[in-house]
Amino acid sequence: MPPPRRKRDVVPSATQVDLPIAGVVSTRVPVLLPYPFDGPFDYRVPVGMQLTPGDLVRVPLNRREEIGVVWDGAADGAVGDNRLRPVAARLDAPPMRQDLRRLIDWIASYTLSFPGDVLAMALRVNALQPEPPLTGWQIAPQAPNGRLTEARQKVLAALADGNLGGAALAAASGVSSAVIRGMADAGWLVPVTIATPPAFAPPDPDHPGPLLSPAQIAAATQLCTAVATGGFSVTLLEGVTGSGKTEVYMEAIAAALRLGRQTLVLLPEIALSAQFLARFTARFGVAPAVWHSNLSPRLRRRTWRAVAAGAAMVVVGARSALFLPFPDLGLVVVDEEHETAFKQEDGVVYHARDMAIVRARLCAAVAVLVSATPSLESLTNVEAGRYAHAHLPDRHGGATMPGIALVDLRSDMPERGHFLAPILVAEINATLARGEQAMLFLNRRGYAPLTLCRACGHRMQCPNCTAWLVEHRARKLLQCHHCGHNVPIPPACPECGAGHSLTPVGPGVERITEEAAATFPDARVLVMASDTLIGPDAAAEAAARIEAREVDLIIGTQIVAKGWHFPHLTLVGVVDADLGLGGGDLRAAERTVQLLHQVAGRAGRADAPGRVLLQTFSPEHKVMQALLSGDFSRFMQSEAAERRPGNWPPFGRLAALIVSADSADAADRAASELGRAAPFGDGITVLGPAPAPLSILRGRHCRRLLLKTRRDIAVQPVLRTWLAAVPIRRDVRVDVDVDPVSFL
DNA sequence: AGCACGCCGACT
DNA sequence: GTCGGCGTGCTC
Repeated sequence: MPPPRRKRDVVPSATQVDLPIAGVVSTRVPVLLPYPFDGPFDYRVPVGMQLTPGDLVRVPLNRREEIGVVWDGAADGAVGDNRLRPVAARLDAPPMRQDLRRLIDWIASYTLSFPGDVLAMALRVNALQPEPPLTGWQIAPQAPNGRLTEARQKVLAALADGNLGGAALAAASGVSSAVIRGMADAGWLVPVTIATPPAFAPPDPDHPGPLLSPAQIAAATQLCTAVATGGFSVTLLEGVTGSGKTEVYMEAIAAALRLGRQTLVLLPEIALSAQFLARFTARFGVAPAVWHSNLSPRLRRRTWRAVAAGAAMVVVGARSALFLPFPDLGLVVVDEEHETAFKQEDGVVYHARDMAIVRARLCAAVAVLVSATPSLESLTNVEAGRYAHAHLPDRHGGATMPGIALVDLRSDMPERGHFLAPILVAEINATLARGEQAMLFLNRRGYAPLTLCRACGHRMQCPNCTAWLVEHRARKLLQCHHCGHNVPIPPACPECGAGHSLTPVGPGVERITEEAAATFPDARVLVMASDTLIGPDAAAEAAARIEAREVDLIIGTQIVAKGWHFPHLTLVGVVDADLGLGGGDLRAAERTVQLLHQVAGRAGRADAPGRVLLQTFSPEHKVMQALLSGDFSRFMQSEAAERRPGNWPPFGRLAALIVSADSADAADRAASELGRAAPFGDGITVLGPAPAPLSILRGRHCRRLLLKTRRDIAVQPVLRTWLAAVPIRRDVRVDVDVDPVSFL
């Protein structure tokens, strides 16, 4: 994380709103609106209205009314009194607190986004108007004429104990909403207003939780002391998979609860929340509040309000939870802190882990970063003394880390047209014979990543992107994984017309599943991929089936790596351990180690020891050697040694300019103009312009420039000067990505 | 982002 | 002759 720099760099000074000067009738206030304007707009405060920064207001904008927030600083006076329009109303909603306002300004400034675009993320909640009453159904006092079908009887039975809302009633009685609507129309049911459900129950810090090992207690004590001491601090909680990190930071949450302060737990994706919820409930007796983008509008509103009122003490959420209106945030936990999913890539481009630390600093809260394989960024911050370090050396409950072995695909070749080496096949057979579970990991969806014509060599390519089309055999189509473009699998080569000449090249999980079905005919196989598990519950359901031993062989992509607890899984086979290493990405090696370590960690968590086989063409590669030895700190030291001399992150700063246009020519022209105006000086380097790895993406031609600076030089002022000096035509877009993690 | 204004093609 | 395409510009 780029350390929070002196806030003078970026945060506008917070001065009082202009006070009415004697003789001046109107007062103006700056109001930030959730739109991409350069800054807040000035409005006139009507006589008798009291406004302070943070107040939510309705203001006229053009010919409509919008909701905005009274902002800090003096009104800028850029617009004359004659053009000033009055604030329409102050909303009856909790005002936005100063720390959140400063976070918004900080993120806007850091990422070179419009503050209004950042504000939009905090206001994208329909919670600003009072909650409309919840309506439900109750049995009509007089039964009407008409048939009482079985479905209708079930509805009446569900309502016998009281009234219920529409969706809850449908769920409780197991009928569709059409039945309920029909009963209402026929006069069986009458609408009623239901009392608002009770607020979020407070978690009990003294609820008896699981017993902790001495190492866990030591780490927990360290975190609790930080929470009890108060003030901003960051601690990296590091421990191998299965070492019980979650239980440790639960104690920090307990400490915050005892102080009456709120906690935010950030997870890289919602799919992980199911098992977090179970463990949280085991520790505190109740579930925490949950926040993600798929919440129903009503729950969203209730949760937002409960957070603002201080009634929801603990919130677990995805990136967007960073913008919730906590009145007293005491602790921020970022679990799986190394995950790149924390980086938001569209709209405002920000890294939720880094911004969580900024928010913690602004709230004088404690931040805890949690990982089995911390990012080099966080490790470097520990080394430099900016972060404290808590370490859990062993797996909890005596379980040992799985034994890892490499399968050299150059010597131990799979059969022709197959992808599993004989050794791996034998190990899977032995595992299944013992009645244990095995897993095959391949981080690639579909059947085959490339379709090639054997007659003419033609490769099936996406018309909108510089990418091959991936075959999805079950759905009988070829699909681009970048833009979603898809076509039915053609019967003949579209180039030369040869029939039956198109051949799949390379494996995806679908193809591995086919091979597994042929190789292990008696195994019950389950595929876990983002396109086979739709919705947040599907993954948890699959995990439950695995835990219940309804499955022998799990085949999956990235999704299987995520913190699942599979007690009967003892063998993991990585089909292509080299997969993430191509492409010249700064962090390719680091990411591959993190991902494969996490996958390996799925094996052997209970009493049975686990075993992991990595299929690779380069067993001597430092990534394979690191996984083999389990010595990550040495691996990370070698990563550091590679990045330090060139001032590569985290030893220097990086920002990408992504130039895109409908025509290659326009993109090239703008990119080379930016290149000619590139900043220079001691500690400043510009690389490029170069075509982006996906030089055509979604039909747009992309070029990249990379600004690299020494760590003591902030990239933002350099970028601002640079961009201001180059006029950009309207048909060209220039996007800024500060601290890029993706190099596409 | 909305939402207008504005200037060129196919329809009652 | 109008309806309407979305290019361009503005919003305190």
